Amino acid sequence: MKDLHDNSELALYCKALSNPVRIYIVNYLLKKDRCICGQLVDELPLAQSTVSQHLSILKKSGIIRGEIEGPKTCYCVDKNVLNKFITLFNSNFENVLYEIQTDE
Amino acid sequence: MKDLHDNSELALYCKALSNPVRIYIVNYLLKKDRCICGQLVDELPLAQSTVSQHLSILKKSGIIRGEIEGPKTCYCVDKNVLNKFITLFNSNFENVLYEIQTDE
DNA sequence: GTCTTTCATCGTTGTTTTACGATAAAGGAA
DNA sequence: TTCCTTTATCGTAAAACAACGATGAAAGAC
Repeated sequence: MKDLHDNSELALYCKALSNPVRIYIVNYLLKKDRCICGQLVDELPLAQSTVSQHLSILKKSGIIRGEIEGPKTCYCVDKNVLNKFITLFNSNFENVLYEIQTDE
Repeated sequence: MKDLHDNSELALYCKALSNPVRIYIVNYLLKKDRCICGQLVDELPLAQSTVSQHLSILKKSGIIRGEIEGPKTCYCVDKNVLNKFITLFNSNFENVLYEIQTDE
């Protein structure tokens, strides 16, 4: 049985995605491959500072990366990290997935 | 492209698992099948009221259920709900999983 | 050089989270 | 009935989150 601390990493990734705006941003980046902060500000009903803050939280989790390009910052998903999250998530629940629920 | 609101449900499930204690509780329940609050209090370095609060948050998300049995409350994972979460999660990222990272 | 664009960061506000101890309710045991 | 066990809930405090406007830095345009 894993101890408490072993769940910290998975919990941190889940926390990064615990807000619909951040899931939207990750999906948007997956679709567009890369984009700058301003594009997201146009897409979202939020102030620029708020979007920047969400980007910062995602960046801190490792799920996205940002590269400064002149005055702009170009963001993209770090698929290695995202895959790590997905793998952690699924291996945590590997015995649950597709198990048949019989008591109902 | 999904809009912001479409991510709310996945975000809520992620939030339920955004704390290592709650992941521990879910895993413990998956392993033991069912247990009462007091067992978890013995396992965890937390006050009874704190454990009860985490159980309440998980219950509110639907991932676990609790049945009152006399003075005790017996908790178990609702695998239908957990499967729904897992399915939502994986379908959100279905195009990512196992994609090869080429730029590094 | 000055202006403009782009974005991160600061400071603030209100809300939520996480933890605790204390209390109360509910049911079984004596 | 009177205890004891079990657990939910209340009240509280500290920290974190989510939002905003304002400011400042950095680089390209003029």
